[in-house]
Amino acid sequence: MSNIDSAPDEPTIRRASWKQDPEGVKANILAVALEEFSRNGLSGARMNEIAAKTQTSKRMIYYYFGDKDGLYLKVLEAAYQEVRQGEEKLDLDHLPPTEALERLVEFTFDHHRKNPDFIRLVMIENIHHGSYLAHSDVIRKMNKAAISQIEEIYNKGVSTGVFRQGLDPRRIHWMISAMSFFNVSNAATFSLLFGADLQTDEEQSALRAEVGQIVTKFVVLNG
Amino acid sequence: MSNIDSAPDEPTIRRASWKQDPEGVKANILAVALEEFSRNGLSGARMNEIAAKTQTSKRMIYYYFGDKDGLYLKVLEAAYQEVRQGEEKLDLDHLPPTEALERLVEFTFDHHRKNPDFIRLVMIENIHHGSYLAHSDVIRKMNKAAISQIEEIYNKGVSTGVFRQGLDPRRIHWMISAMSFFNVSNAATFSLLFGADLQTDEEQSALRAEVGQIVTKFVVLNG
DNA sequence: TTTGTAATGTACCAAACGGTTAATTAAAGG
DNA sequence: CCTTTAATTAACCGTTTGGTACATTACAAA
Repeated sequence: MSNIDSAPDEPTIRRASWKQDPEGVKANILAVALEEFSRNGLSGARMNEIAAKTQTSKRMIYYYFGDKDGLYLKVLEAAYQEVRQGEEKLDLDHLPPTEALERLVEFTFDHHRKNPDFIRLVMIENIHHGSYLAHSDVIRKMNKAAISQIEEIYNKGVSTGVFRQGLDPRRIHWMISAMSFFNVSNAATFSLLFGADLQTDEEQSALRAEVGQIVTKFVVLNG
Repeated sequence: MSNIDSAPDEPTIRRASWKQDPEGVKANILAVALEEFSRNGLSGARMNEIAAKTQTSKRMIYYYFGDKDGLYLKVLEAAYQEVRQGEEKLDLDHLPPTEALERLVEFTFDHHRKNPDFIRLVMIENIHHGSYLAHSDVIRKMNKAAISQIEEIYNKGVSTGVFRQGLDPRRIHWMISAMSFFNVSNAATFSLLFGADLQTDEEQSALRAEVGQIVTKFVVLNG
């Protein structure tokens, strides 16, 4: 009854054959979804569009991720995981505290710049009051370790006598994050309002150095 | 034909009478729309929902603002206008540069906290790559003056010999904005990951003072 | 080979959504 | 008082959108 638009002499459309590859399909969906959510926001992203850009079908998205929210949550988790993994590569234990701090700042600054999709996801998540992050034990556990990095550097610096006492490592992390994050998250509006030249490579290098100075001057004694 | 659900003895529904109040209606729509866009994002906000929370009807929104994008743009412009007006109240000319700078930082920090809806709009705008802000001459003109404020303070400080030479006022503005903005924009995720106590009044006061210190130490000679 | 189950493709749907049509009323100008 | 226009109401519409039903295929275990 519903087969009115196909030629009658073509009895059944030949189905394309396929291989089973659950992990590949899932990874492919996540990669596409990350880009779409990052570009358009949670409500702005379209399941049809995501499916179209995938090598599989919409049915598969719902098969593996349940619904749109489920997909978004998994995208968020995967993004956090990848970014935090990138951070772990940094080894600063062998450096003197002042240098370690400066390196950490510069790395963080660059790392944020290199992961705009992640930054945008975090922005989106904040617009939603972090309600998805709140339901993800995975992510919360990952970040507990993020503070320890700067904590070690700071404690070392204090005991060596080169850092000021009485600072909260979380606040130092906050400072570094604030400037590194803002630099990416608000690039569009800030450039529009105060000049696009702030995004050139030279200006960004200068900015990075300046952020290093700011943090150093704040933490180091007689900085 | 379609009048099957209403009682037959009630011939015509009595139209509610109304007064004409174009400005009031427009203002009412803008206020509701600001909240809805701010809470749900551009795609996330629903025209029906906005209309429902208004004292008028959906038709009026389209009558005055054309379409959803038009409404969003006007909301954005109105929000910028109100926030920038609040900033103009600040008069720092009579203060010595160091004190003026510290006051500016503290004001900016507080001002951002007091306008979370505006902050969220700017976040949303950045997710859309500032494409609406780019089309608004009104907003761009408003912000040209924002830099002059810190420029005056800085120049005064340099000529008095208390500030370092060779700094870019835009970058100082950038620093202050970054920390003040991040403090509000990323409050949700940052609190979730590193402790909700950062949002208490005491911690926020301490943070504000610390931001003041950071900026001061950076700008002031021998800071 | 058979059979059960996980994985995939196709076609489809009900609801939500942005937007519109058309009639009606308030108020200002002559 | 009459006419005109701006403001407002109520009902409606076509499309988009998230989500499904159902048939089909790959693959592994028995």
